[in-house]
Amino acid sequence: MSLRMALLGLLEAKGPASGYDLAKSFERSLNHVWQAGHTQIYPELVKMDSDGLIAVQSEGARGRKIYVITEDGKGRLHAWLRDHEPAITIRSDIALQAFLLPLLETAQAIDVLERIRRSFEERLSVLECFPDPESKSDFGRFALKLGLAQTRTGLAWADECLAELRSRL
Amino acid sequence: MSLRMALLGLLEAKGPASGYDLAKSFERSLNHVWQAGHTQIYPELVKMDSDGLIAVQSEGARGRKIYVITEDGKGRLHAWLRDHEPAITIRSDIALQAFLLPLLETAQAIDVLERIRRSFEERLSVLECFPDPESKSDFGRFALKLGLAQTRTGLAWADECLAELRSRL
DNA sequence: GAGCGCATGTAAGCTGTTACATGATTCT
DNA sequence: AGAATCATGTAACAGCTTACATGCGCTC
Repeated sequence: MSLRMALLGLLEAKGPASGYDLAKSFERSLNHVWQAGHTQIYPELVKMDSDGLIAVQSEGARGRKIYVITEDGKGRLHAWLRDHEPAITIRSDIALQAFLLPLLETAQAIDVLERIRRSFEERLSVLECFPDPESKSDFGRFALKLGLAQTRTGLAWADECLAELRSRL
Repeated sequence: MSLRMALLGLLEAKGPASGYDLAKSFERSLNHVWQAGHTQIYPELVKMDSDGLIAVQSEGARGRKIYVITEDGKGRLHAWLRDHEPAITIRSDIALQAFLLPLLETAQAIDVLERIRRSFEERLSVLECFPDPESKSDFGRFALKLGLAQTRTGLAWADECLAELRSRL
């Protein structure tokens, strides 16, 4: 369901686009919020078309199909935003490794935490390059702020835990 | 893979347990880190047994089977902790709704943000009740700290965004 | 004409959710 | 006796990943 909403959102915000365009948009602007590759996007678009949420506006070279969001699609998207109670389903490798950390010797735990710290750092440097220069609207700004804040919190947490573990050596 | 590691971790940290026990443990101590219900856990335990990572220690009343982690299982768990580069796969309804927020009228966006704020608040109050009194070790402490910090960051973010949106009315 | 990026797809397999099904034990 | 909780499972489906497959159009 959420994948649908993400695609509808992109189509409403940025206008008609092909599956390929949407996959690129996902990579560039949405990947810190929701992830999906083209192998998931293409079949989903076909289903959304047959459900009347989007329609094929035109077909170009190489079978390129441009999809537009329909009125029905817009209605569904807005209803979902208004009414859908967000699920807090967390499945994070990082949090799991953090959870299991006390099973390791202090020295090894430090190595693991350092790797986790690096992964937060990488993520932060990716997010700091957003939004890409061509985006004119402030679409996605709120989510970006959240991503940045959470990542910085993660970094601070890693530093704090590292300090504690190092003091045990 | 991560589900396996979570189960191995529980078995190593808390000792032998049945599928039922593990499902309860998941709910009580791990659910802010990784989620799984009994319908996923039971079949996974069978596979882990046939892969030699765990073994049936004894069988009690009502077909209750107590599993123990094997040496091989411990090895695999520790190797995973040491070597596994954590994937940062985010699929968050909340972040997605935040991303799409600018598609709504300001007043509606405020409603959505207030709901998001409440969900962070609920989560915080759940986490603040952890760890359950019976847990003696500091197992899971690092992950809990991370969860608390990230949730507080989420709350602060929601308040900041709400202030901004309200000033636009 | 060789190679690269564009563009679209399928298929197999793994992971996770929801609904269904069953029966034993304990408590009131 | 009836209800709640313990305890284990199966089956169908939905969601996601990885690998494979194909062919166009542009540039060098």
